[in-house]
Order: sequence, then C-alpha cells, then structure tokens
Amino acid sequence: MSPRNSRIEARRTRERIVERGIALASVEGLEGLTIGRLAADLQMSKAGVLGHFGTKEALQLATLQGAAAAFSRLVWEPVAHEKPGLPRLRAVRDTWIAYLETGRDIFPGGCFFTTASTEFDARGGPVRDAVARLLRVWRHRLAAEVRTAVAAGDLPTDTDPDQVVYEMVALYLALNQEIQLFADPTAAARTRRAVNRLLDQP
Amino acid sequence: MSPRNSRIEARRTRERIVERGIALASVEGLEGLTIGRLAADLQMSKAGVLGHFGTKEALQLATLQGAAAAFSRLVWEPVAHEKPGLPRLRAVRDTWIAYLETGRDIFPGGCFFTTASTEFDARGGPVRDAVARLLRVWRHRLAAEVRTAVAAGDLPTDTDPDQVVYEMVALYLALNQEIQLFADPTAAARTRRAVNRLLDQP
DNA sequence: CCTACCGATCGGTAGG
DNA sequence: CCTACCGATCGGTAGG
Repeated sequence: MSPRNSRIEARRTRERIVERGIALASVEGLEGLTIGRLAADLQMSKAGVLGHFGTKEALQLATLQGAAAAFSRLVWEPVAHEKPGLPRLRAVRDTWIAYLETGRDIFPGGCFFTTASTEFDARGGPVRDAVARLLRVWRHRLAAEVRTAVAAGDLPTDTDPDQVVYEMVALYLALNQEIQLFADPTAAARTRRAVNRLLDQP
Repeated sequence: MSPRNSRIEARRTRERIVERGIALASVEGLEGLTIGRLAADLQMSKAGVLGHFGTKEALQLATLQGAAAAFSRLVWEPVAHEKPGLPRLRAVRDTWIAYLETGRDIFPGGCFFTTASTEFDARGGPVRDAVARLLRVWRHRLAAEVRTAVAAGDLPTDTDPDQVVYEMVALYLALNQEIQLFADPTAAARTRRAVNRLLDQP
C-alpha cells in the first residue's frame, strides 16, 4: 500500500496519466482509451487512475486538453515570434508538417485531432463538442493570419480567407493519412508544394 | 424457434447484417460495430449474427467490402459511361460530393472509409491492410484518369498526376469533416471550386 | 492511491 | 438461427 500522496505528487501522477492517455488515444482513439489499459501501463490500480477524473468522459476531456496543449507547444508557440501574416503562415506550414512527421514520441498514432474528429463526428456529447471547438479555434487563428497577409499586400486582394484555410486543413488531413496509412516519404514535399501554391509562393 | 433457413434466405439475412453493419460502423467505427448491438438491431441472437462470419474480424472485413461495393455504386458506376479523362474526372467530382452530402441513408455517419482509415491507421492487421488496399485502388483509378486527361491535352503536360490525386483526396477528407463536424452548408461549393482549380477549369 | 467488489457487455463456443 | 453458456474486460463504487 503506497502512502497517500501529497498534492504535488498527485498532480504529477495526473500529468503522467494524461501523457500516457494522449499516446494511447492517438493510436486507439478516445473511446479505445480504457481505464484498465491505462492502469496496467502505469502500474496503478483502475481506481487510482479514475480517481483523478471521476468518469471516463472527464478523462477523455482531460486527455483532449492535454493533447491540445502539446499541439500548441509544437505548432503555435514556435511561430509566435514571427511577423503576423504571410511570414507566420509560412512558419506554421512547417511546424504543422513537423508535428505530423516527427511528433511520434508524443503522438505515436499520428494526428490526435484527426482521430478524435472522425471518431466523434457522428455522435453527440461533450467530447465531440470540445473537439469541434478546438478545430474551430485553430481555423479562426489561421484565417486571421490570412487576412493579415491580404491587408499587408502579401496575398491577392480577392483572396477568400476561409477558402485558403479550408484547403490548408485539407492538405494536413491528407498528409496524416499519407503518413499513417501509406508511410509515403514524399507526402511532406507534396503538402509543402500545395500549401506554397495556396500562399501564392513560387 | 425459427426454422432453419434455406440457402437463399440465409444469404438474404447475411445481406441484412452487412447493410446494418455499414450504417452502424459509419457512425461507431468498425471496432464499435459490436455483435450484440447488431443482433439487437436486427432482432436476432448474437450467435445467429456471428454464424454468418465466424469472427468479429471477418464481420468487419465483410462490412468493409459491402461499404466498398456501395461506394462503387454511388461514385464510380454513374461515371462509367463518361469519356475517360477530364470529362470523367468532372463527373467523379460531383458523384463524390453527392456521396458525402446525400449518402446518409446508407452511411449515416459520413464517409465510411475516412472513419475506418483513421481508426486503423495506427494498427496492424487484416482490416487495416484491406482499408489501405481500397484507398490505393481508388487513388490509382483517379491517377489514370488524370494521365488520360493530360494525354488528351485537357490538362497541362507538366501536370503531376499523383499530386493532383493527393490534393483531390485531401479536399474530400476535409469536406467530410466540414459536413460531419461543422455541418457547413457551403463546404460542397468550396470543394467544387478547389477541385475545379485542380482540374484547370475556370 | 489501494483492495475488493458490482452489473453489463464483450467476442466466442457447445449443442441442437 | 436459437438457447445457454464461458472467461475477460468494461466503467464505476465502497471503504479504507
């Protein structure tokens, strides 16, 4: 019987659960993320795992939040210092590709959000809503950068920002499929080429 | 106790199971397709359902095959009479959009293959392999049409067929997400616009 | 954070 | 194609 942990230790345990949950769910999905499997991997009891969240749904939401934080760290933070507009869009183009190509230690099953989105997109409930909210935030962030690029004269004035964002997202969905299902090493180059065309870069 | 069915009746029962399985799996995924749920929906016993396939994996493969047949009926057959190359590509552009927009009676959860692909793309096994094989076949079919269009002078000679196919697939992955997760009514128009640009149509 | 449970459901089998 | 099972695992709870 392990001693009752201090608040700091409990928090650290919770972080370990979420970290492992992110890796598991990126492979098995948020529904395939079972409390028993998580407990076995972490050498804890099921009750010990569940106690940090209360319900499986709360665990799923916490895992989703943790994954979003990791995505922000990998994709958004490295571009925060870039000039808004086209320079930042070009930087995001590359951090996003890197997230899909080399984010494997955190997300061994590929894009967490693509998996979660297709898993829940035909259901209702808080998890589905949280996934939709996250993807919407990122789309809006991209659209704002496109508008800035247009205002700066770096993109044509007749650019439709939502169309550009839609096509960028499309290319990253396809890149994830290309990597995960076909292990195609040329996919990143294809994506970069297509995004460059979208961003009016030669 | 129902009488032992004739071979024809048994075949018809199997078809009913697969049909219901396609609808269920398009919403819940091929792993969420449980024998008990299928049996309850069809008012059969679990053993009665499983007897037609032997194992859950065989049921998943049969459901995938059934879904592929329905996709071919909705997307490929209507364009078979079109002239190969650009005319057929334009027709596929529209049957594919219609499959995602109005295929709801057969696929209430949206694109069956996007769901199956993201569900299995981080695993091994026969189901994953079968999904990959299907998507590859359809990609190759599209690429052949692009090459025909280039040969006919309907697309520029420097066209990269695999790049065009990659971008078309990307747009349909995104369209499915837009419909399923955001219920965006403008998504089909966005897709058509982007595909038209790919196909060098004004 | 643990042990020891709970009812429900999972895939699958025996036997008719 | 049915009834009647099987062991394993699911999410979750009581109590310490």
